[in-house]
Amino acid sequence: MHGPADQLEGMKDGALLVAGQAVSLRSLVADRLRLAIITGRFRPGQQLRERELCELTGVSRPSLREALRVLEAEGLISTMPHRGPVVAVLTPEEVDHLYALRGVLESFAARQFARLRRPEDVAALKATMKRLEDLRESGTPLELLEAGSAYYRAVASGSGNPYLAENLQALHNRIALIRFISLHERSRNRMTFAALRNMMKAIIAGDEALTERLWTEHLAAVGTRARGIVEAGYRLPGSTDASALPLV
Amino acid sequence: MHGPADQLEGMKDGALLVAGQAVSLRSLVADRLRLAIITGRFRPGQQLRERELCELTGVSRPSLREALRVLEAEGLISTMPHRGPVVAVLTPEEVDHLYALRGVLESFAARQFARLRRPEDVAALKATMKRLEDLRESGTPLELLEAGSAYYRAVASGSGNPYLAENLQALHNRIALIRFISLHERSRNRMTFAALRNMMKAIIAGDEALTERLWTEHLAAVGTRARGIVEAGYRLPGSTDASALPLV
DNA sequence: CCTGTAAGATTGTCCTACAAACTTCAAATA
DNA sequence: TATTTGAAGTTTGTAGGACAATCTTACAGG
Repeated sequence: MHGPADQLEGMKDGALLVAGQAVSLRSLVADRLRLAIITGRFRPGQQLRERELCELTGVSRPSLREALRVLEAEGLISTMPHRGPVVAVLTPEEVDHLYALRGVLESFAARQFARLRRPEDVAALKATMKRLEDLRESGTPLELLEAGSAYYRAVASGSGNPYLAENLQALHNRIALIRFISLHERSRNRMTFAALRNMMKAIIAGDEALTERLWTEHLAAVGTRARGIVEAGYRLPGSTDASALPLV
Repeated sequence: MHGPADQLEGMKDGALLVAGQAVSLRSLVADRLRLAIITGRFRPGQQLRERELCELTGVSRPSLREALRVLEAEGLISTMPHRGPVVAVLTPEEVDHLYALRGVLESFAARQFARLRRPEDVAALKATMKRLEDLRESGTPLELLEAGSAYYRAVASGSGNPYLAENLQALHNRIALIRFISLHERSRNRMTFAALRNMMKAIIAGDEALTERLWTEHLAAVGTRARGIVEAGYRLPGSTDASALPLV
């Protein structure tokens, strides 16, 4: 598939950079820990001991601590002096604020997308929607989470504003676990699917006003759900057991 | 001013916390370096060598590196593997994107402020405006920068959304140097003063639509100016010398 | 003048160490 | 018995040294 000809093909403009960034160990560690938090492997409120994290990740304490500072800056963990890192816990009010912020940023991104409508972005968005449709019946919550994130990433990317996309990515990381829990309620997912499809259509149609309206409605809906999940202590709606969350 | 009686006064509810967070060294270092970047003591594009920073700050390399990771997450420095930290350089396009993002966030904050109008927030905003008026004639650019930042902080705070305020603070840090340079053009400051006053009045009047309009206009103006400054290589408009920026 | 190599410098990572602060648990006291 | 005290152990915050990998610079050679 990727012969020398293809490689030459990719050499049009000055794109000769050799992979650019050989990843540093600390960034790998940050990625791993971030994923563990996002997917609920580390629960909100859980104490994280540096020693254990070193053993889990196989890196030294200095490298680990640098990774922790990154996660701290991203708001995924909070650190009290001499008490170590704790996985961030959101109050219902904080969820409201995060979703209000998400609403502003994401609806703006969608509007910009509807204005620009660059073909490659449109195609990418359609691809994420197709992936969602494919998972509709038999997708696991984790697969749905990832597919949904890809959809929102495509929207953010379509805005053409990298800082906006970056900001939204960080915001989504902070609420990923809530979304993950929410996705276990399969009955409600159908409504969300319809909303995502309509929002995509509005973008592709270039209808900024409709995009704005649909997005605001959608976020109001998922925001309410999110608050409920946090109010219930990050538990699945039906479950009474505090530790019933399937760890990934 | 602060006798034992005052101290007892502060002991009403459970407020006996002893300063809450004894600041860690790394956060102090991060604060110092952040200030150095914001005020142009470290210029955009400048290479920062860890050894030098250790000597400048008087801390060990691990602590310094943890601080660097924070600044990296904030976008104030960028790090290429084995090449060390570099003070972030913005291209004109990046400035456009940052100001677009600022426009969305800040006008939303101002609108929320106009909706809530909590008395203490209104008072705080008025105070920052008064400070600006006082500095109008004889304030140094650095004083004006700080006073202006306080104004914008007051607006962000008045939104009632801490995450929004946090986000805006980080964004302002990334453009602080540009604003600082811009403030050396005293002739244009008068226009900005009038705009800030009108925006404040719109907020206090609770006029969300007017607030939105004024804010968008203001940001379009300062955004254009910001782009020009970056296009000129972070130089003062009149100056031909690349290093003419007064370091703080 | 260009090329290739070697020396020096800087970063990335790890290890060890130790003081400061927190947590736990048992002993002492009311 | 319940509460307080205190001492041990644990964990974090910070420092210093060490070494490999990589980058930069200077120099020798064509």
